[in-house]
Amino acid sequence: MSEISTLPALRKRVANNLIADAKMLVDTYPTVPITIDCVIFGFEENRLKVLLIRSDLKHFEGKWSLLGNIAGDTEELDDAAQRVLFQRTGMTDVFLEQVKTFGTIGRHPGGRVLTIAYCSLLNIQHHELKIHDNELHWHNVKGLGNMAFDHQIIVEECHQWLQKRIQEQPLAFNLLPEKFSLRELQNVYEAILDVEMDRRNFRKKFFSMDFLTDIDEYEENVPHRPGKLYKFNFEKYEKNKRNWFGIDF
Amino acid sequence: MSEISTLPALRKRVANNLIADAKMLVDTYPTVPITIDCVIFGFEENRLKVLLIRSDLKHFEGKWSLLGNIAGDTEELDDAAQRVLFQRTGMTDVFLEQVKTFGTIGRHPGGRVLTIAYCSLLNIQHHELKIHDNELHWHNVKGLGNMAFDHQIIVEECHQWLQKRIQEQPLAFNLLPEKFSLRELQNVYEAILDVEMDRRNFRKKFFSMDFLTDIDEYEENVPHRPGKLYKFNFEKYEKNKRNWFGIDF
DNA sequence: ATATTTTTGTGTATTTATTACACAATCAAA
DNA sequence: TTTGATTGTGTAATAAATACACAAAAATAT
Repeated sequence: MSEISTLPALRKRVANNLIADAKMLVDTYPTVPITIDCVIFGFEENRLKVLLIRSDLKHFEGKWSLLGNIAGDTEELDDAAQRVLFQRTGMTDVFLEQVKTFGTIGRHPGGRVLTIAYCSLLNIQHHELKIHDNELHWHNVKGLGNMAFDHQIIVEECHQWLQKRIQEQPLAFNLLPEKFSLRELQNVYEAILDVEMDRRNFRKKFFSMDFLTDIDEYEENVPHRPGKLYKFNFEKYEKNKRNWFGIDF
Repeated sequence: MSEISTLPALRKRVANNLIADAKMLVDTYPTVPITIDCVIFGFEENRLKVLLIRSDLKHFEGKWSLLGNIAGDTEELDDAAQRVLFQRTGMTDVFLEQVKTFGTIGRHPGGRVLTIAYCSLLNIQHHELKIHDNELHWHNVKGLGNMAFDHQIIVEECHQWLQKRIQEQPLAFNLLPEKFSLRELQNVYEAILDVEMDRRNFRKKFFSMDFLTDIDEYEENVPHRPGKLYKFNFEKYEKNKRNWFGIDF
């Protein structure tokens, strides 16, 4: 507390009471190790999935862990996230968004470590895993439990973040193949939001939004009447997207 | 990159290929100074305001800065935010929320420094500033420009965060006195969202939400017909709040 | 006192969005 | 050819959003 505001360098000021040497000031700052954890969501078999590896640490032996690694001290955070994801999976060109920083004392058995959670959604079919170290693979988000570190909390918060995001932005399409049926789209929403929806109203809603392109193809190899396939028309979405606005709570 | 994945401690594993000594591992991690920046929004004279101080650094002489300070390396992040706010303003019991971590290389003239932005909204009348160091005072959010560090970007992102939040949660009431008129409430929304709204529809909306208590008092000292005053009924809100749900983009 | 100014408070008609709900058509598999 | 599973479609009822105008209350100026 008061120690923090009375560090020597903070008192060493020039005549007009300003600190002249910013480097010297920063040298007096305590420092903390920073890691990145990637929370990569996917969708398969009508379930929301997340990519996990086995923890490297004896302390968490057998427990599952997010795709994490240290952030370089001369590396942009967003770049670090891309690198960590690449190191763990071999994937490139994945859109990652920062969600939150977790820093609870005691979250890491090796001492104080902050971790910055980055989140992404991707199509499991479109991104083959090129690395399989640490038993990297997809897990159902439902029913995870007892993960390494505070990773269970991180996954939960990222899932909540995703639930909000998917209602405000057309992210669901990232989880689907290029061509998808409306049932598949609905399954994404139902899986992520953990609700059931009326099929007719769901269709009405999306058709009225008017950015699905009917490509006049049908599902194949389904044991029932095949559904029509659609593509997400990004241009049409961009053109017509409305600045959402509505007080609602 | 590869240096990061080949640090000695990462290779020093026990027989089953797990890392036994977590502390030793973490000791090999690069570390970074962490600061907290508090973005405190208020509302006065129908304008959205933010609390700023003059930067301490010669490098930013004359520029305005957020309420920031270092985060202790053995301190919870949320506690650090409370402490920084207290050190800068004397305020306690303020609800702060983490918004985002900013870490661009070069954002601090003293070297790599990460900062975690925390945000709060408060009623300017209810929190007298007990400290006035560094010319602490309220500034209009509109028309800030050319602040110290990357603080202009941080304020902008927090403002966007606020614009979303205020439409989903009853945060506007934090900015108002306990008793307020509907016009004041509308002013909060108009100022934060930077839009104009129809008075009749705005009232209808809030009355239908049904958590404003009519306290049968009226504005005083206004040069026109005084408006009725209301209180926000927190209990009623909690009881009736609906889990907002609606795909909309 | 009276008129003027400013702002409050209210209602209705129109449009748009949400919800609830049922049945015929298609394909695969038996 | 029958069965099972799933697709595709429409309408009526309700709820929410929008657009819009005028009288009443208080303060101020004359």
